[in-house]
Amino acid sequence: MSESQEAPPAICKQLSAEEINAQLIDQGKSAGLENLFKILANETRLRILHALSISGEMCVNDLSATLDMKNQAISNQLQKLAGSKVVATRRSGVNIYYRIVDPCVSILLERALCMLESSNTERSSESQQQADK
Amino acid sequence: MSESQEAPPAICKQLSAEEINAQLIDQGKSAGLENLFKILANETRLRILHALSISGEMCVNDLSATLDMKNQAISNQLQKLAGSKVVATRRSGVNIYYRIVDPCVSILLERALCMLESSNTERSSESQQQADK
DNA sequence: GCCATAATACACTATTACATGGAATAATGT
DNA sequence: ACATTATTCCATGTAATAGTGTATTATGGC
Repeated sequence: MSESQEAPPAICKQLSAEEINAQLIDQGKSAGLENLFKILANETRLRILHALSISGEMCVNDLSATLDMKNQAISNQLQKLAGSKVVATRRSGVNIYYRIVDPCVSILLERALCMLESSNTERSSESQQQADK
Repeated sequence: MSESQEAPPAICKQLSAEEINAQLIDQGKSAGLENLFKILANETRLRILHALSISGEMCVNDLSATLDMKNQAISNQLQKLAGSKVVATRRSGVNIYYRIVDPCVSILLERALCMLESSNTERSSESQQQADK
């Protein structure tokens, strides 16, 4: 490791292992985060959530027609979403209407979409701006 | 389960299928979102990103020691993160230092963590507050 | 050039996830 | 009660994923 004159990035903080370890995300939180993102990491569920956020509530049949998929496929994902308390249900006769429970989900989706757009508009100038902190 | 007097949720918007279809997320965006969330939906990658956001930059060896995992496992996930342009590299001698490129990633992580915390503090009073929009 | 270390590439395995088809359950109308 | 429709349950095949072990590449010290 010689040292050399490569310009070190301005972002380098050089913390000790102990300092880093002390701040490390704990198992519970990282597992929770993984679970949350897993729920969102599926095109079918994303489209379901997006449709629900637009229409307010929809039943399985509506969704399968709208997204052009089988009823079972939609139901599968709705079960998963309901299991994670992302959506809730209301029964009306033979129909079961699903709706988004936590508005934060919609917000997170919008923010992620926004991030995607900006990364497309990606300027290659690598100005190393601090995030914030 | 007699039909009837269940109070319908106030969130019902009742849009027609055409109206919904017109606003539906397009394939490209939903696929992009899925990809972004897939990247985040892994405990190892989350811990890597968190460690990087704390320390600024780390090499594979640092990370494998900090997270107590094999070098290959860390490298695997770093390749995936680099492939998605989430992290970038800098070589210094034999070491290759990784850093987070887009500060929005850290922000998204924080926001998701915040959401998790609030859903733990979950008040069961189901006040249906509109997200926004 | 030779060796040690850091990082990666490759092949392999175990696990998970998703859509599908068919059957079962629930609610409604006749 | 029976048929019909909406939804869910279950078993299956397929694909993707993550970690491991081994081999390979790259850099620097000797």
